[in-house]
Parts: sequence; structure tokens; C-alpha cells
Amino acid sequence: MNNNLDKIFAALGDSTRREILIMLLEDDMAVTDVAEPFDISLAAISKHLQILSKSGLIVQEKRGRVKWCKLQMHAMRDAAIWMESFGQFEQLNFDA
Amino acid sequence: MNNNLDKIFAALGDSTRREILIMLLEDDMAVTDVAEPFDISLAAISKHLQILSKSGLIVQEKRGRVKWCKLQMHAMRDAAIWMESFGQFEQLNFDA
DNA sequence: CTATTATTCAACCTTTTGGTTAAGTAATAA
DNA sequence: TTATTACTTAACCAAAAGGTTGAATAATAG
Repeated sequence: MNNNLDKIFAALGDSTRREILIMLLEDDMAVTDVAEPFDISLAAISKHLQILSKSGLIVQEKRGRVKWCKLQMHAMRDAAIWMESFGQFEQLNFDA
Repeated sequence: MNNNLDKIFAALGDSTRREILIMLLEDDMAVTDVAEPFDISLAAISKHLQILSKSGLIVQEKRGRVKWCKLQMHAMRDAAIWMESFGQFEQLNFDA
């Protein structure tokens, strides 16, 4: 049905990406800074960020040579709405 | 962190599997009946059900020659708790 | 202009995913 | 006992996922 739920849930299905999302909860970050705590290459992080972008969970905005990553709650909300419609959970609240 | 969240979210990241979960919301089902509305082979459905089982989203119980599939809300709850701890949503309720 | 910093891209590799068909097992019905 | 029903397993395939290294681009600093 909702094609994008595939991408959103799939994006959430990787712990590196979930950790990135939690980091971004604190503040917007540059790609290099996102990569810093991880043991994988910058290129790998760049790919993870692309997956998060395509799912809509983040947006990236380039200013100068720095590409800023910021959370986008719409996508997360879509996933939560699916869960809600699943009938097991009470009304969710989405104050961005 | 939670290794199983990987499996839960990944399992949710496929629309066939999400449709199966919605079907199981109505009632427990045999594998053949789960497969009926889909255009893919029974073997493919069997694999999807294994993925759902390993994620904990369903349990399967064999009675006679019929293997019954039933929803298991614990796993879905784990995913919802992660989202809750993400800080954007109000308290969720999990009446099974 | 040159070096450095920030990030992506390209080529490659291995494992997983999602599907197929065909054969195998196990329980029930005839 | 022999079919039939309900599944799973095995062997295969193509595409995607997650990682690597090394080169490319593009903006800033010196």
C-alpha cells in the first residue's frame, strides 16, 4: 500500500542508522561529525545517510562544503501511524 | 543496542509482511490461507513467515498438518517503545 | 595558486533478500 | 494402502545491502 513505509521501516532496521537518528535528535550535524563515533568508513556513513534521506527520515542541506543532516519527523510519524492503525496502540502525538 | 529491533524493523520493511500482519490481526491463520491472497508462491510466503517468526512478530504452532500463525504483540511493542524513547511521541498503550 | 577539508562516486566484494521451481516430509482422508 | 493436503527444503537466480579502498569534486584556508 504505502510504498514509502517499506523504505522507512527498512531504514529503521539497521542499528547504525537508528543511532544516527538518535544523534540527530540532539542537533543537526555535518556528515563528518555523524561518522566520528562509528568504526566504519566515511563512505559507508554517507551511504547510510542517503538511505535515511530517501526514506524521508532526514533531510540534508549543503551549506558551503558542509552538508548538514537534520531529522525530519514526517516519516517517523508515517511509521507510527501505521502502528497506530494496527490497532494496538493509543493515539500518538506528533509535536515536531 | 537492541539487536532484535534490527529484525523487527526489517521485517516491517516489506509490504507483503505488513499485509500478513494485518490479516493476522483478524484471526490466527494457516500458512496456506495466509498465502491465498498473494500472487507469489507458497514457498515465498513460507519464507516471509519465517522472517516474521525470527523477528518475534508472530509465532507458529503446528497442530496436525496445519501450522497456525498468530500475532505476537511483544515484538511490535518493542518497536513502538523505541519510537517512544525517540522522544517525539506520547506514552503508548499496549493492551494485548 | 596550493593545500586541506568535506563529501561523494566508482569499482569491487560478500552476504542477504525475495523470488522461482521441483522434490521431500508428514499428517489426514479415501 | 494410496492419494491428497499442508508445508518446508534445496538449488538456483538476480538484485540489493553493507562494507571496503582509492580517486574525484568542490569549497575554504593559507
